[in-house]
Amino acid sequence: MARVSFREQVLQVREDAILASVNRLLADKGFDLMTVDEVVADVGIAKASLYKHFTSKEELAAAAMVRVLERALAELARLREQPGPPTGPQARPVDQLMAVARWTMQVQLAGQMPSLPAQNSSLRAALIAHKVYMDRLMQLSDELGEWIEAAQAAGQLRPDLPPEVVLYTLFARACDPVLGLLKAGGQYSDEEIIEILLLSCFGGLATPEPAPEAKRKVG
Amino acid sequence: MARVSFREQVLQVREDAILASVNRLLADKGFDLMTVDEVVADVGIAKASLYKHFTSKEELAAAAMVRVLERALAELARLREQPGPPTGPQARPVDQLMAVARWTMQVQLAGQMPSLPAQNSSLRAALIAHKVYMDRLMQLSDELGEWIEAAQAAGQLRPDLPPEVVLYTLFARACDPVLGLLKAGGQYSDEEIIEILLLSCFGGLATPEPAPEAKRKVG
DNA sequence: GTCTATAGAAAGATAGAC
DNA sequence: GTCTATCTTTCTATAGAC
Repeated sequence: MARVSFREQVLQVREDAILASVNRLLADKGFDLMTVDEVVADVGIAKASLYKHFTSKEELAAAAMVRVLERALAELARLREQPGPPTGPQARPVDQLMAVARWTMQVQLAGQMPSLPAQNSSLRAALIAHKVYMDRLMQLSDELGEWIEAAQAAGQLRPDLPPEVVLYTLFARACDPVLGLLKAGGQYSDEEIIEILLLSCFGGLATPEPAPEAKRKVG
Repeated sequence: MARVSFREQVLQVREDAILASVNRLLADKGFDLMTVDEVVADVGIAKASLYKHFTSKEELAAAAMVRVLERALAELARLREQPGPPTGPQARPVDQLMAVARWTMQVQLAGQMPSLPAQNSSLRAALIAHKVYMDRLMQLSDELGEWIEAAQAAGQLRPDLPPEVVLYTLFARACDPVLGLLKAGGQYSDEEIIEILLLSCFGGLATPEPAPEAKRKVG
């Protein structure tokens, strides 16, 4: 059993190396432009060997996405245990959501956020049929959904935005092209980019409206 | 001269038909997944004929993008001439920006916003080298930039957001995947989707902070 | 300029030896 | 399981007749 476990461990390490390359290539070029030949050249193995581990290019991308989703779930767990900054006011639910957005942007700026085509493609069908991927995606959505509802119940998110919209927006900001444009501009540090985009995402582009009581609340 | 003009007109019509198909296919599948065979099948011409009009697939996409950019420029001109709604308060610069965002979202929901890969691709280099495309893009950026600066000077946009960021964000919202997700959900009408996303984009996800003097900054 | 037919290249996937 | 070598398909682009 020890020998088998060792062998499995070696395989696991190799698969991790493969997925690391896939992850980086997906972040750099996207699924359609990433070729299996590039992957195997990057890992340093033969193409046939890769196909012993993953049965198709779609499966490869799905595995990379699962890895990212699991990292995101781990980050959520981390944020739950360490809720607030040591100094400053107590962490609110909306701060947790901002921390998640901050993390996704950091991952993207580090070139480690695989970007899948939002459009119709062979990949979409493969992902929807991929049980593990869908499971992790649902779990992440559920956990974020709870935070969103908590934040909304606490009056920290706009009550007129459906929770759905907040969730989708958080996912979308994880692969927002604005990050890449600002980074290409070279005018801001990664930290500045993240703080600017957090402000524009949660605070909005426009100047906040006058105080709520001047707005004559409808509810 | 009349005959030549007529012939040219026929060609123009055909090229317009081609670009309309390209536009729709780009919106539906994106550049990488769109094939020239699909385009010619959709238009009803032979592939070789298409290559008499456009020298490459990249040129085809660039022409479609130019068409969209020119429509956007026309929309800006229209908004300039007809600045405000007949009823209600006077139109402000930020209202113009919101009207532009609304227009781009309408185009996207109508399936007429070609989406190009933000990533590295053969298309990027072709577009950067495409003089007409770059010209229209610069013109649109300049015109929007003026509105952004006017809105910021009037205190209607967050002063701590660089104008650059506002511009990029407007471009990015034109191909925001959130629109497609909400439309796929089927729970909201196109108009509702647009108003919700305008609110989240300009107003932000979070509840507006209390008036600045009541904020008692922590720092 | 439009067509049919095809060249040429790239990429996903596999056969078979070791 | 890993390799080399190859198959098969798909797609961009073009040749050549009309």
